[in-house]
Amino acid sequence: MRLSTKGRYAVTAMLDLALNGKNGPVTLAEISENQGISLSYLEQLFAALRNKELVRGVRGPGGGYYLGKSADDISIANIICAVDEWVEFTRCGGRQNCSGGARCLTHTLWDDLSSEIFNFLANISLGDLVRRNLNKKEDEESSLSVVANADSQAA
Amino acid sequence: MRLSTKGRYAVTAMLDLALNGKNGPVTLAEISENQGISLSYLEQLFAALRNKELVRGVRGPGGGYYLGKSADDISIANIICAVDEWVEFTRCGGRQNCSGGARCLTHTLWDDLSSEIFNFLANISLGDLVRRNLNKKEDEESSLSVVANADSQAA
DNA sequence: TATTTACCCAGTAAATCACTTGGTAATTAG
DNA sequence: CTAATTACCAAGTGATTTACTGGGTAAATA
Repeated sequence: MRLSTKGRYAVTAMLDLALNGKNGPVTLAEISENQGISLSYLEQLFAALRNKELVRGVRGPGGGYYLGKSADDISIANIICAVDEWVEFTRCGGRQNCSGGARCLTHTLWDDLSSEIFNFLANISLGDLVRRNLNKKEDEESSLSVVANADSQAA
Repeated sequence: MRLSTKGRYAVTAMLDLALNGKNGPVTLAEISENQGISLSYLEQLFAALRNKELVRGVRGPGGGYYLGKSADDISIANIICAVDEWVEFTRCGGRQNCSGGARCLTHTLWDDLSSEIFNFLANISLGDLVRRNLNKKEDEESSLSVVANADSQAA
């Protein structure tokens, strides 16, 4: 698993798309404006996302991008793997020169940990994040006029 | 959170240290040999780990590295943060130009997800991984002479 | 004293990041 | 039909990171 800033850009952009794409497609120009990501870099990211059919583009005026499938069917792991190209870390592949002996022990341990992290991210969907955001909004609305705690998030 | 190959090298090396350091220090040369990581690169990584007091070096013949504290007190997040330098992703910091409006929504969403991933890795210790490995060894010993399933992990 | 280790620093080819520039193709509005 | 708007595509680029080589010095042991 690889989780770099590139993957973060992709996740952030997809979140933007999920939140703003309820009624009609969202242009890359909008996402670029919203998230402060350069248009061409977004194009690169969305080319990868399109290849994995996580988004669907519509050309012409009024065009833009839709999610390729339901937000509940797109996991964070899906997004990151689309743009970040899963790299196999251990060169031994499990059964090469270092298999059997104590040599490869940490390799398999890392592989276990790695797939655990992957499963963790695979179990969080875009839909989850959107719903989480809606809940937060409800919380804020039900406890309005409480603006003083803007500083209490530094911890 | 940033999870690159560099962090993986560090985690793998620390795992090696935790497994082989039961009786006496482990030299970087051994870890280099075991894990196929160049000696000088290990030195760089261990300089960072030493700064965070995750390892303790002993010079001279018979020297090497000890864990800086109990394996149970070293989390995977500790290790990765030591070598990979936590980078704040959202430039807005939560209350800059894009605060309030819908603009920063995905930023805070990402921050939530990010800290969730961090907590996940913070709750896995080196000790956990070592014990996981011991359990696996016991399993293998209790079900010996079953070697045929070496291919069944391709999926 | 010689060896072994950690420790330190400068440099480097290759890759990656995030971006710019300059297009072409499809679709819609006028 | 024309012009505008969007996705789509490709080449290049400075800055940074990666993983490494090579050159040391400092401390500890045999």
